[in-house]
Amino acid sequence: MPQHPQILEPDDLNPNQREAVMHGEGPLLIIAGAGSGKTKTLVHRVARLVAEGVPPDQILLLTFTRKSSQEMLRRATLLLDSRCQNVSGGTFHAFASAVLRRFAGRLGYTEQFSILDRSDAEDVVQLVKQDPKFADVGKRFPKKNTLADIFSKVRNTQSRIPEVVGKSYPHFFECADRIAEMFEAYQHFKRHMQAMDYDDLLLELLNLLSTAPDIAKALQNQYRHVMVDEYQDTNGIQAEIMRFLVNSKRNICVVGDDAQSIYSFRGANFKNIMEFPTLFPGTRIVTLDQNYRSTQPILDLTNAVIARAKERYAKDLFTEKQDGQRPIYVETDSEGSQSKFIVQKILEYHEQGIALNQMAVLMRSGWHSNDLEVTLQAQGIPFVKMGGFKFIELAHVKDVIAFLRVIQNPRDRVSWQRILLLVEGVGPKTAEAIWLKIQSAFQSGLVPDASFFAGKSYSTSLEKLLSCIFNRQGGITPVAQLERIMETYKPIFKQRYEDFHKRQADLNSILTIAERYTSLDDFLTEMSLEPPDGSQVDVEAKDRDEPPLILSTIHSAKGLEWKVVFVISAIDGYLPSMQALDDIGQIEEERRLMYVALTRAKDYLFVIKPHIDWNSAQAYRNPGVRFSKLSRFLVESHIAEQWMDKWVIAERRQPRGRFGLESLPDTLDSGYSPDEDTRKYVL
DNA sequence: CTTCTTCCCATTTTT
DNA sequence: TGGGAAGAAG
Repeated sequence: MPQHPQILEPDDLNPNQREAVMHGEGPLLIIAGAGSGKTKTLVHRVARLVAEGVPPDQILLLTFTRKSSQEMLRRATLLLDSRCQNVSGGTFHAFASAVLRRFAGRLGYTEQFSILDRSDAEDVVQLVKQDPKFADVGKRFPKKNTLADIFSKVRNTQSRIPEVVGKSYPHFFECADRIAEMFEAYQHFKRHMQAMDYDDLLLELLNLLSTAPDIAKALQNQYRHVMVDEYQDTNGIQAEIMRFLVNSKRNICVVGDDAQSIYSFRGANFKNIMEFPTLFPGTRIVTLDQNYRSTQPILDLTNAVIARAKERYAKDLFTEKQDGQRPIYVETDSEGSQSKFIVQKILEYHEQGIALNQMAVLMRSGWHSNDLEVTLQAQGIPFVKMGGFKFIELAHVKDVIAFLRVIQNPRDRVSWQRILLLVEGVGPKTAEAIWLKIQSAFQSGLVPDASFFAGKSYSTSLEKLLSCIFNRQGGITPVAQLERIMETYKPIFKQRYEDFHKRQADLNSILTIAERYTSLDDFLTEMSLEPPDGSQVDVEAKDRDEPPLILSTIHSAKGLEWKVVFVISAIDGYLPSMQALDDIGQIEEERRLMYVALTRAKDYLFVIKPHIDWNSAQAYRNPGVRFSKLSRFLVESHIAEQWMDKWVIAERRQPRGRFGLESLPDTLDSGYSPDEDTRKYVL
């Protein structure tokens, strides 16, 4: 089959990449440094397998986000042909849900089980917490999102409540018993409503594979080659799942970089990657350490940062791009000048012909860009914020989805609750009563009878609502259902949200997205797992004549690269001390996070000592580690002196409004001139 | 019981 | 800032 010489004899790969691509059967571990052509290598490997006659649906490619899997298949298609589009793939969670939908019965679930996203899971926790049984827990008890964190961590790290609470939430240690009871109740509640949260998806898949050898066997036969991207971010459960998927030929290929492991809060452990050869004896290990992304001055800095990591697997990145500007460490005197400095630089690079979407501002957590966003708006610079608020999390979108969810799975208590509370005059108690009626009606196979609520003030609207859900005529495609639901929902929607005009567009987007699906299951699964393209909340979607600037959390920036990168290197300060951070290994993770951020830059890199105005951002008074600690890795460790230039930005005048708003310039010229006011130091 | 009001508290990252 | 808990009013 030599009809694809460029694939079978790739000449634009370096020797290590080629080794990885051409590796035959048996386990393969690729340690791929940042920017080392990891994706290219995987793409070539997929294309080679397909070119050599492996049927695409016998290749399973598990990735971290759906975007990256689509990107890989797209590139493989360009390289070879459209057969590559049929490679099975997606995220672990998407894969898990697909398998579970098929075999849910084996675990005692219906195939229409609901998938709970994070906020649904928190709603369940809230319902559990409000059970009279737990009425006695006082205020000094974790809130729903903390509880959800604990529950998630317990399962992801396969430990017990007291351990997790003691380690991560010591201030709640004395209520560990109640938390444990609540955890049990949470598990039951989900089971009863036929729902799985994100963690259940993985755990139930593992459960299925380990208790149903026939299914495991079938999957092993189905997938002759299994590949996993971003392996450093998998947790123990995912590793175990891998073990069940791999057949006797052990064709498993995993790619990762221990230096970029930044998901320990999700139970990920970069040791997974190093234990891989033990798990699969005879593993071939290939290291990719030539960097094709950044200039040497940037790599010198990133190498120096990661060199301080306590545990790592040595691989210094090198590049042929020797020239370039040294990274710049920027100190500003206020959050306002920080924003103005960034905007100024962005405009300068834009003048030089660099497109906005070739530039990115990366930060530790979403709200760190609040001030910057206001400044960008004022300047009319279009931007999108990645990893920010998701479309699916908008209240009105959740409302509509809730209708579909109860149609799909009538036992979905959380969605029922949401819908019933839409009715004027119905509160939590009435909702519960109605829900019980509906359940018992369902058990006897009847439509809930109206006599129960006849004569109540809310009876008319409730009846409309129920008939919308139960009297389903017309098409059964997601779009057809949605159109019917909209008729009932629209009036409620207009009454409920004052700004319904703005929100209207989102409802239309739901319809547009739904058009791509023929089955309700698929549509809902995708919406809860990873909202498809075009469903991200787009800050400045309209009037865009050019691709927007990117704002992103460091976590969401993984795997991406830009010509110009600004890093706002904050760390949130809610832990008592550096020592405490160190004790739980957090410092190491923060270092890797910094490493991920820095290695996104191709040509120009600015590390900004954060000047985030906590008083304007949020009232926070915990005298713990403050936000500038992360940048101190660079400064105090004498790395900055050696590998960076330092700029100190001072504004001529400092008009400081209460929320910083009045200090915004009308144009960049007003009161701020970097040439005059920027004092440049080289340490 | 629901809805409105007031007070108090906590604040990362994401599938 | 925002959410939740608790109290007050309808």
